[in-house]
Amino acid sequence: MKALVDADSFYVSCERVFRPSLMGRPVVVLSNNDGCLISCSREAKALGLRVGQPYFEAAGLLALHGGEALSANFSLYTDMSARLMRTLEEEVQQVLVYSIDEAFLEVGPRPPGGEEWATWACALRQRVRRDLGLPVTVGVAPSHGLAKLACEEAKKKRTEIGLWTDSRAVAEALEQVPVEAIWGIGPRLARRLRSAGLFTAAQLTRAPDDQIRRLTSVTELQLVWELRGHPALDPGDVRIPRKTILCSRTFAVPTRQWEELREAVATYTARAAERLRAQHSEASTLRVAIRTGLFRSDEPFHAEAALVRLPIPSAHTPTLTAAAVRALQAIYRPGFAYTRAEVCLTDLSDAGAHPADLFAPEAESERKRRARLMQVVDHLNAEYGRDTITTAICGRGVMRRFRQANRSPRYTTVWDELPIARAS
DNA sequence: TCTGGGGTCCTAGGACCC
DNA sequence: TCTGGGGTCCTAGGACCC
Repeated sequence: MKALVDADSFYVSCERVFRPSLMGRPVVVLSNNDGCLISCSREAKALGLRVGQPYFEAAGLLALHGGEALSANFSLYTDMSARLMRTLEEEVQQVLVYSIDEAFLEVGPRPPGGEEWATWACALRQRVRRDLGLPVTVGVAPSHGLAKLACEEAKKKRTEIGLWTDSRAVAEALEQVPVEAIWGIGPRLARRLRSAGLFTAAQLTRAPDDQIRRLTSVTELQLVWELRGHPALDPGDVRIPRKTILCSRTFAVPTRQWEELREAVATYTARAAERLRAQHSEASTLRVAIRTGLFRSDEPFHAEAALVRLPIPSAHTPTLTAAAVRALQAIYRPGFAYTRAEVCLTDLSDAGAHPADLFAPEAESERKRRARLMQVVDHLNAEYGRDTITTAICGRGVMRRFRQANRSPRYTTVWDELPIARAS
């Protein structure tokens, strides 16, 4: 059996842990630059607000109903997520972290401890609530896809626990699930399936494999097997290194300046390289993309990307930065108001997997020297805070600032911002 | 008149998720 | 005026090879 533990309105719930006065009110968390809604409390959803919606559309309604909009505080959310996952790992042997707010638990055919599934799931919820103050929903089923559906049904019905452990009950439940509600079926695929006469998850499980394959790809066919109760998406138990590492930002203020754009690209390259080294990889290809705003009809539009191949895979920030700046030079056009830049590292391989350059014997010691340098830089930045050491080309951080009108303290990761409890 | 039949690799773009 | 930032996988089509 698989259990999915999914936090309810995760970012909003993290904020509520430290500010209980946010309970019971419409609360939303905003993306960087306070642009879009990225998390909505149940009360906010009841007002019709949706994740992805631009904030300026939602602000009025929210204020009218005594709600609150908070700027994103990712230091807090990633730390709370790590705590949640550690708690789950204490409960079961195998935990697959699927995203910042959900994880699959491998739980065997019977509930641990010889209890009923309901008892076990309830105790798990209570432990997370007690230890972390976070509300979670638990879905249990024979496959990941079904556990996800069970969890979503439970959220919709507010039962907090969804048990799809009995095959007859599962078959019945699937009759009520429209195809677009299935995990992995988006609006496009749903339309295609409906026009072929497939409207519910149950119909999908009864359709022949070759019909599904004709209509969609192998991914969706595997999904249908999952719905039939045969685990097909088995993602394994190891943490798989990423295949691409991307860092992109929308600027707080659009820029036309080469120097500012270069500063942004260098900064994102450094950030991506840091993550590259954290997973012990090197990159062979680097892509830089820039574009102007998507929603301005009074400004000319320009969007372009350039790919650079490195002669030798690297995780050395100065090397990657030089390549990124070269790429930027090829696509930058003066006069456009750029709002966003992106740096993407691909063709990743294990660090040191490539043999040293036979024709340059000094290269090996140089490679080691650079690796040590990066180690020291990463260590200092981890110890004393991000950007303690940067390359000079990253500037003094004009391009690092966000518009954040209402960010909460980083309660769990910065000494100066710890919450203080007073005995009354 | 009549012009093969396999492969591989790479990239862009589509679709999806949180 | 005001619209995140990450990821994954798959497919089609082009370039190239013999």
